[in-house]
Amino acid sequence: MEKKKTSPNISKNFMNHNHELCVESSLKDFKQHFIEKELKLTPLRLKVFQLLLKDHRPLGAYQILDLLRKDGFSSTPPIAYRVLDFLIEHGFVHKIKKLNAFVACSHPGNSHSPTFMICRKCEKVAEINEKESGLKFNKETSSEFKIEEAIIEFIGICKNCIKLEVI
Amino acid sequence: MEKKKTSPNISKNFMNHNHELCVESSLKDFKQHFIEKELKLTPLRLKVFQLLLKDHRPLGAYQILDLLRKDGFSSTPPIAYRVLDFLIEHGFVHKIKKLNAFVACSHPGNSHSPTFMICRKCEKVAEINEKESGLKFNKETSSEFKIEEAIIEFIGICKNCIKLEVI
DNA sequence: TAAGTCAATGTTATATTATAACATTACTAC
DNA sequence: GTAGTAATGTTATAATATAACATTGACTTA
Repeated sequence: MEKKKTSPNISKNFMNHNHELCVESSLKDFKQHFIEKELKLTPLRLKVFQLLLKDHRPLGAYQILDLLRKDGFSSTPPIAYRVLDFLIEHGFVHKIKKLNAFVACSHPGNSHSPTFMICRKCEKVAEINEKESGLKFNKETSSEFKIEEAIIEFIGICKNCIKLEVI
Repeated sequence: MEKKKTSPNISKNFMNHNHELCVESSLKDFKQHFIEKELKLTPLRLKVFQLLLKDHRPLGAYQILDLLRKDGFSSTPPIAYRVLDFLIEHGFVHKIKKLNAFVACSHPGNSHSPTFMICRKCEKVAEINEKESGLKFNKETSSEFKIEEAIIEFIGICKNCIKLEVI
């Protein structure tokens, strides 16, 4: 079977895909980064990341706490927020401001300023990196303000949900 | 005196400027839009907008409530949130997600998807519109996802604060 | 191996941001 | 003047997040 290198698969998260493979690959990456960066991969950190890999839908901190509780973990707010802070700090997770919720990062390891597309219908989220988004701002802006961090979130409707609406 | 039409004055909010004139002009615009759209300009709505015009710094809802209290207005949370919702709905105010805070709109009346620049040093905020920002995302992205709303916030350091740092 | 250290997790309490639900007021239209 | 309605007032509580301190457990090192 030939491996196709098509244009960046921006909307994979919204469409049917082999999600088992998707999770497996993300998890492998995740673990590899812990090794490379000499971070401590604890059961709690792994668990939270796995929860966030479930289905490309962001989870709120208190949703995560509920899920942790079900799995026998301690589940007071600081537990979730601390692990999330850690995972965010090391680029494994992002916070979606629009939703006050958290998603697993799709491009871990790369320092990047992610752009999100958030489907208001299926509530899934896709992350695209700077190259994929094609986002550019003009020189003038740059000379006026030194940008250190960017929050870019597009809310709308995904390819799959558009398709379903038309039917 | 000649009126110069220079390139968009993106960073005015960050620099010294005639702020009295700035406020006066915003306020005039504000009132004009109420007339044109046949909205009811109540003391509370006017007051909240004036508070937000103070100095290009966003205010949190509870800060606004404190200020309202000092001015003899009622000041329980729904008071602020309702007025803010109204002002946002009609394009007079925006919420800065990064700060959970609110700013007066610089381009009222135009339906637009604003981009914000937030200085982490002086905490002032400037709003730039789509044209000024030069933000573009590529065709492919557009075909994959129908964007209805965008949240774009740049955090960094403004021209004025850079200048002060260097000294 | 006992004592010290430190990162991670556990716990209690509370801060911050936001909304639901219902009551009152005050203006408009008839 | 009263019915209808938009705006404001009030009480209570939901949802999100952090501060501060306690405990655990793995690792070090003497």
